[in-house]
Amino acid sequence: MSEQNQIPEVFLKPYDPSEHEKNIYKLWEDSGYFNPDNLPGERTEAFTIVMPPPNANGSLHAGHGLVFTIEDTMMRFERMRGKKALWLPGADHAGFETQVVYEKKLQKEGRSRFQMEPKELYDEIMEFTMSNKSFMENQIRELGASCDWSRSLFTLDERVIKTVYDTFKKLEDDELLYRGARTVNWCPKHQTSLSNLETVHDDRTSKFYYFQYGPFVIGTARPETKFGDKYVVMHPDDERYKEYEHGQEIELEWINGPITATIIKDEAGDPEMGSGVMTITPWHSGIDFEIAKRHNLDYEQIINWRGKLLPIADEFEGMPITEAREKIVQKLDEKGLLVKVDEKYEHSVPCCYKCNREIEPQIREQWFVNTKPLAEKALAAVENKDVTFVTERDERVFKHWMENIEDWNISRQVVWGISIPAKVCTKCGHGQVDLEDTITACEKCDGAMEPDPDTFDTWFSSGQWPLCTTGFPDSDDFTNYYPTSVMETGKDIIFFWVARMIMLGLYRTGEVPFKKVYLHGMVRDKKGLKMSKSKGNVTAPSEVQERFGTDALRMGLLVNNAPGSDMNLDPDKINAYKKFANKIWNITRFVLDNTTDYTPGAEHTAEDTAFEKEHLFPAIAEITEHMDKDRFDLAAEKVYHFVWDHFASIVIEESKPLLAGSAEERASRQRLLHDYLVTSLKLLHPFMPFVTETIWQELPEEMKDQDILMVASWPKVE
RNA sequence: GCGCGAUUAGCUCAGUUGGUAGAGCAGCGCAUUUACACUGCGAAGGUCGGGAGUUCAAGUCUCUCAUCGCGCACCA
Repeated sequence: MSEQNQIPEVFLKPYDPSEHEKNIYKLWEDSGYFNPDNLPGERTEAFTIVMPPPNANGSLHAGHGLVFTIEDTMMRFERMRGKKALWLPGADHAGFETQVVYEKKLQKEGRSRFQMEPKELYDEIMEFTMSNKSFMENQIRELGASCDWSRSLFTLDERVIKTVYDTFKKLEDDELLYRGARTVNWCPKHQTSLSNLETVHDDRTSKFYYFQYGPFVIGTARPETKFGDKYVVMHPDDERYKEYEHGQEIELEWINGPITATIIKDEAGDPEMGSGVMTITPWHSGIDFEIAKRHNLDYEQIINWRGKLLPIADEFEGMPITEAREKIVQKLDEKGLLVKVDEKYEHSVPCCYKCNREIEPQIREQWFVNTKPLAEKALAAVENKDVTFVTERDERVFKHWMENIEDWNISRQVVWGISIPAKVCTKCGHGQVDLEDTITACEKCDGAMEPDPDTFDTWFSSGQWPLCTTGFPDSDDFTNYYPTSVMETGKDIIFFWVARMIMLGLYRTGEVPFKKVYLHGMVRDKKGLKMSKSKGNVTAPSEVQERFGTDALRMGLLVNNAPGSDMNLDPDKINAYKKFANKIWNITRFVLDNTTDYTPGAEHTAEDTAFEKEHLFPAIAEITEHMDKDRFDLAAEKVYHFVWDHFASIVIEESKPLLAGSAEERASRQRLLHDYLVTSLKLLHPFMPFVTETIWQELPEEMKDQDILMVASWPKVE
């Protein structure tokens, strides 16, 4: 018989998360167990997650809460199962995103980036980012994230830049990179080009104008671009225009006087569309540019980088496009060239995803990655199941995009980012990668080579993140942990990030960067609306944690949230899990209170042996199975019901008379209660790490297989 | 235009290979020195969007219609 113990005093009042969470995190961090090198026992199999590095430009939102909760749950589960569990944290400088945030800040202070030296701007943003970074890292700690801070990486660290530069050079060597004048998505506000993914399409109803253009009628929604239109295009088989020959010149009256136009016969002309005749503006339309290239036509810029008309527009020079549009139409009308106006032309307009201003297609010399060869390998890897998606839906979406991929513009006219290590000819525009800074003369003409002032698209470097965090090409971590186990991130960045990581990971190493992709949906408010600052329905994780505790938030984010589907965050639901944390607390109080005289290793009665076999073991098996299938929502729900409806409502209630029974019955029940408590804490730990660890620290030594629950062994079915 | 989803209790959603519906919250009725009121017990609530088909059997598989949402790419 052990001596009579008092139960720890802490259990005499309700569980108060704020009293324990900080200390518990410190206990974990100080233990060194976040680093797999320090984990107890023999561990051979690795389990690795590369954390999606949060943008170091603000505080954490509910979506972050979900990311860190799901990933931490995976990590804790696999760590308890005896794997070499490594979670690699980081922070993202988030190029354009952060610059936009910082520009807003400048604006509030009455400043502008266009009045600053690039270096000055860069340094200021660096300072801003660094202070956000440490603030954010603390928030990640508060969520309980068991990541290895000793391996933390920032996306502007030297190691990252080295990898990115090497990839850039390798792409050039393999002829997968080119610098070319192409149509780019230009944001006149932010003064940078954007990838297709960085534009949003806005459905609009606009006016559509028909003009007399010599013998033809042409239609356009954008009269302000028409100054340079001196080619008129129609389908070669269009019977209506068979009298006109390709290359034939015609004289006609146009906006600012008579011009000579040239007939171009091209398959791009759609006979079904309007009159079947169009004029083209190669500088400000991707399609027109393609036509112009095919026929080697001239092209000229009409609208400047700020969205204003150039001298070619004569009297309209300097006008912003919206103003110019009306005036040009008026002038053409006065000249009798306006045929008709369709007031209800429905189309969608590409806009900047940050400021929603209309994108102005422009021709600009940029670096492009020839993506098709990379995409083919990525598709093959998915086909071979080298990388799998948790939901089939994601796999279909991924394939569809990959099969229709276009070349990737990786140049950005943004200060905050990794500068492009290349030289550009001031005379002919030829570009060449120059890692050593040795190129001075152009190999095509003999013009001078100047450094490219642009920076990389953030996603170009982010796409290499699994390589950088594991220390590619020659570190132990790379050998031990690449390919990583799971990439868990939001489904909104499947193309931006996941696709690029797979392509670039395969490209550099020949192996996929991760074996499995788990994509979660968006976190919405309780009514299912997207959270946004302007709607005022944003729920910050920290507020919820303060009210209900971190464990309750985590459960609220996990339960009822199937992989890939959006979820609504409802405070009432989180409150239910706050109550649950207290339930576990009181279960512990009951068990400890009734086992102060317990002798470890007491014999089970036949009834209790059978009872565990019938109830405890199947629960363990079921929960483990859900975890294996990445159904954390089902696992969390099951463990909730197991603890509340079975352990508390049945086991404890039935134990009351048995504890008052014979010595054998009492001892057997005490052992059963210990088994149940220890098992429940372990099963709950991946989901609710704080309350379970807090309790664990108060348990008598003989109940534990490890001092710290985080590294205790996952329950097995005996 | 191309593609992908969704439609189940008042609300938010689960429902694994087909076997006559589940959870949380809300709501209703009871209980009150109980390990725990951050509680317990009880009851109520659904022809699983409409229609057709396959099957002994369909929320689940097939087709079709309707409504909603999302993604991608676009013109003149």
